Amino acid sequence: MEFTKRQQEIINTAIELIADKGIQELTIKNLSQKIGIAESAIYRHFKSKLDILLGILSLFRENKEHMNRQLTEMEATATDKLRHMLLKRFAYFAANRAVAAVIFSEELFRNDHRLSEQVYQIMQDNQQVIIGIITAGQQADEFRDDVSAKEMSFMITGALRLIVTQWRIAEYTFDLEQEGKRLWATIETLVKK
Amino acid sequence: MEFTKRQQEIINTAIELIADKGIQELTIKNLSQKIGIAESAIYRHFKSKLDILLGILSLFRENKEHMNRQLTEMEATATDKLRHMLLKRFAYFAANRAVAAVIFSEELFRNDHRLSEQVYQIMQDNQQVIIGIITAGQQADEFRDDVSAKEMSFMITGALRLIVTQWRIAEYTFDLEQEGKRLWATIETLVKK
DNA sequence: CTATTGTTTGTGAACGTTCACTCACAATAT
DNA sequence: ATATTGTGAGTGAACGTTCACAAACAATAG
Repeated sequence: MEFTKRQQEIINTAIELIADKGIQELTIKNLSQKIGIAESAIYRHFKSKLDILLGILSLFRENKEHMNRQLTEMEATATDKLRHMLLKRFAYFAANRAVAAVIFSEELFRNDHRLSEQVYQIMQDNQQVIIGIITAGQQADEFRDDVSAKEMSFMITGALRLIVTQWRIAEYTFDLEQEGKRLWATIETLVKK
Repeated sequence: MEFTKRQQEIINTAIELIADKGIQELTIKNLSQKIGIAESAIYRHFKSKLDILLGILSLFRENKEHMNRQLTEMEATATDKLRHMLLKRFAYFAANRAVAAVIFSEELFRNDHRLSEQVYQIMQDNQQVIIGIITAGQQADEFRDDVSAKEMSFMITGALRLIVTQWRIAEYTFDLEQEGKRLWATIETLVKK
């Protein structure tokens, strides 16, 4: 296990704090209070606040790699893979609001080069997976091939991010998964041959 | 004039500071040093730091309303309007990196209800304009009408935002306007009848 | 033209508060 | 008995903001 129980608790609490009120709410004081230990106890588990942020990103990364592995191992048409990926991610964010509030906030991780580098890598990895699916779909004659796979991936990922962001700003007042289905319907119509 | 010379200088310097190193670089001390006046002098022009942030948003809003007014008054096909809007915005961000770094960072404005309300309004206004153009294009038989205008607007705006964000994270190492043209080519191919 | 008054814009020192982090020490678990 | 985990008090630095005060300039009065 990469993180101890306590470390996981700290990371999850940190995500919740950020999700609730933004990055400036993530202080060692708030963190320790929410967990119910003293401030100094935090430093038994992480040597600095930066390491907690790195922990958050490492959790995101693990999660995303798991999703992607599942996806690439899947035996399915490109259309099914793309739909599966999209709807799965909407479902995940719907069930994990705190993560949804943090994961697209690049601003949170600009303090440090290590942080922004991680964010960039996660984004790039993700784009590659989607481009791969679209290209495969084009070669299998499922998707139209008169459009750039890269630009399509910008549109799909961009729409996903924008919808989740608006959902958060609107304080979760619409059904995210349903909106995800609507988005998929449009994508499918646009992209299929 | 809504803002005095000095106020505009403060707002622009604030945008530059945020663009450079993120929100935590925007302190009254850094701001005053960069301008070359004492910290306390800032308070001759804004009664609080929050008002400076509100000033930034008000500048964004003004700018966007100007663009939108220009667009709605334009005599052109929906296709031309959509292309014009998209390329214009890419050009604007290419020429105003500091603004590009700030404008999509909703996280910056989560401190205060007035701030996040403003951000939400700007996003909504923008979406309405794009939905309007697409709907008009569908009615004019320029665009395919078997897709939702709203979902299309998510994809277009989402792609724009994602590309600009990646451009910033990649430290401006690719040609943003060229990428904008590539995006437009894909959008046009997908959406035209 | 000069003296008086007011306004704007600036300054440096200080304010109370919060921040991340440290340390000597105590409790707990193995 | 030793290692792990927790504590409370304390650190210096940074934060936004306020304050008394001064220089510069304009407006007005004699």
